[in-house]
Amino acid sequence: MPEELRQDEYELLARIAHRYYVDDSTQEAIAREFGLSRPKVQRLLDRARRAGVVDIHIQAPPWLNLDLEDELRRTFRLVDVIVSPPRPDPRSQREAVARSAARYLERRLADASVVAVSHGRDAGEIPRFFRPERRLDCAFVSAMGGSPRVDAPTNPNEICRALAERSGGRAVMLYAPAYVEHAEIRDELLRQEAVADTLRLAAQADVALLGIGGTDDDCTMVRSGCLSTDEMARLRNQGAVGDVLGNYVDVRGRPVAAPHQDRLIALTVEDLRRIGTAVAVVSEAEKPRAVLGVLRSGVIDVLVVDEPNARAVLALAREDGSGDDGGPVRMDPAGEVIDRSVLS
Amino acid sequence: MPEELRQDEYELLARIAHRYYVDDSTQEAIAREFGLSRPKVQRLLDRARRAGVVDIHIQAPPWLNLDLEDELRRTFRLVDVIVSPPRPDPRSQREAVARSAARYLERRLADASVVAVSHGRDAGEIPRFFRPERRLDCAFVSAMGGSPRVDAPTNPNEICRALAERSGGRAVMLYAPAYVEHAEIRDELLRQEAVADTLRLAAQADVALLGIGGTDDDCTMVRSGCLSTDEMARLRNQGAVGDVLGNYVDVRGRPVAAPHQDRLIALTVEDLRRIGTAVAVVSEAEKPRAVLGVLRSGVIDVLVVDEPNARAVLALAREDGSGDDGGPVRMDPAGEVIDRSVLS
DNA sequence: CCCACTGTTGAGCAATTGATCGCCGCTCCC
DNA sequence: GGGAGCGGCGATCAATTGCTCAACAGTGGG
Repeated sequence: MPEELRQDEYELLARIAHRYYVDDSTQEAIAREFGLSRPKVQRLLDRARRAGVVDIHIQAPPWLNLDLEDELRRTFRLVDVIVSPPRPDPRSQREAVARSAARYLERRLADASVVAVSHGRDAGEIPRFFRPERRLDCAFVSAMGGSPRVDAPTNPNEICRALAERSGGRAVMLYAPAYVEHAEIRDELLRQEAVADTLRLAAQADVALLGIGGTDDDCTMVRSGCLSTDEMARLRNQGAVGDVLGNYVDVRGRPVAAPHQDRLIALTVEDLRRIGTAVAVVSEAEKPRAVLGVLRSGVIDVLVVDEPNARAVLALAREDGSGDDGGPVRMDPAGEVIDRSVLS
Repeated sequence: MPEELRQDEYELLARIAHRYYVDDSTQEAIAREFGLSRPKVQRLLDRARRAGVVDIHIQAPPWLNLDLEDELRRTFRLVDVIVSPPRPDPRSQREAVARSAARYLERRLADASVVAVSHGRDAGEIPRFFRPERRLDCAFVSAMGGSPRVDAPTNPNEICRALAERSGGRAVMLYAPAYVEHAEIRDELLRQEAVADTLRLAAQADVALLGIGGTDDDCTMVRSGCLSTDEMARLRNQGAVGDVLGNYVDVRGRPVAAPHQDRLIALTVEDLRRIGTAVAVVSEAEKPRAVLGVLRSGVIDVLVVDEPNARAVLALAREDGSGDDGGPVRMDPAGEVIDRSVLS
């Protein structure tokens, strides 16, 4: 309780709060009854809430982590966070997260939505659980090229196809590899109309469905052959902790220049920032630092994550300075540059 | 809980309620976020409250009886009820009630208020505790004549004087006895300008401060000599249980014709009904039936009462039929005749 | 197969609420 | 004593909320 109350104050607050919250009187009526002005009643009600005289408790299902979600949302200035309950093994954990993400998409998508889709094992699980109540006239667009060296259902094109199939929407494929040998080849590819059209559409998406990659030698970027283990080690030395669509960041959220950047065929960070709702889906247990870095980079709007990771990320964030204050300047959700020094 | 919820419904309600009550999102924002229309969010929030997902608890001081007040207010359709905590002995009980009533008056009275004041031991205690924060330019007007046979501080004139003294207001006395020998004398008195003026002003009061009398042989009406013990016994036989300003009612709230009615110098029930806020102050332990009858008669708007009486009145009311359904027709607080059959 | 009926939906509007602002009275320091 | 600063006050207005209503979908009965 932020302030102490005298006995008669306490009594008045309780009386007014009771009238308002239990009896559903209007502030106006209470004001008349108690001989106060309406704004004064408002202030008293405010005070009653702040002083804990009014105690609003949400009887939440025990498997929900609303407070954890709240803390993440506030710490990283996210629009939405969904924390799914813990599971004993990684496989069912991934499924639980994917189910939550699917539910979120079902709620979030409307006709004419355009969804940019990245690769990743977590994202790859989502279609299995995606079951909109009605047909959705959406477009699912690959935001990245494919790789034959990882499981097919992990490739953006496949994820798009599956999501489109289940919702009655349309899949827009990116017929290009995730990476090529030389920058020249990439530039050539980007000039191809089929490739350019798809990436242009992806860049205009309302929603982006993203995985967060780690920096271990088993991560998707390495397994897909995009980066060698040597290159990955070098990235780690440079401080990289994780990536979104191949864009690596350090633990403070600052971009880390990567050797493969100009060989990659995917949306850029700038493209992502312009997308209204960037949804990151994460379930793997070794990733809290990756998640922390990416969240701090400010590209993510919505996070779907398992409970252990959620707790780990917050613990890390508390350890080394609050939430997202990585750089001196970042983008706010609306996309303007804001000076951190003026923020709360 | 009036209805059962499926698991996912429960989850949605909890999520939305949390967003609304804990995060202070607007319904609009929640609707956008969850892909619902705003009215739908409103209905879901409603449901969350009704289903007990949202639990608003007022941390009331333990000495307040807000729920008891509520029940009285609802049962007897009162505008306001103040229940003061129980005391071991009648004397301090009366003081506690008087203190509550004084607090109420302090809140309720404004400059230019006109207060009609009745007699009674309970009302007589009020001035001692009446201490408005600032000078009040009110008029306190006797609503009844006086009697030398009861303690001076129990007479309306004295109560008025004391209240006026303590608030800086003005006392308007009724220079007449509470009762006379014959109706003719009363009528003659009522024609006297001094008497008529005072009663006319009292009839125009905003607030009436009333005691509730019982029907035992020790009640104020008998002690003041207005009624003989024989007459009182006859009244009891007729079913009378209590009075306000000498107007007796039975336990169902119906008026009981009394022998002294036309010898009495006081406001009539009709006058009382026209007064916006009729406040009854009761503390004596033997009076629950009197209070019940008077409340059911519908003249009272505000009740100030001790906790034991409050409980006793409610218990009695529950025993012999609900609250105030005494007669087929009664006045509502606004003063119009309303058909009880159309009420809730 | 059609139609009445019931329950649900969101548009639109009126009431309620939250927030800003200038004002007033108080205190405290000069 | 006088003035600056502060906190609380209520008028006022914009935002939010509650509510009504017409339209609609689903359902069961004719």
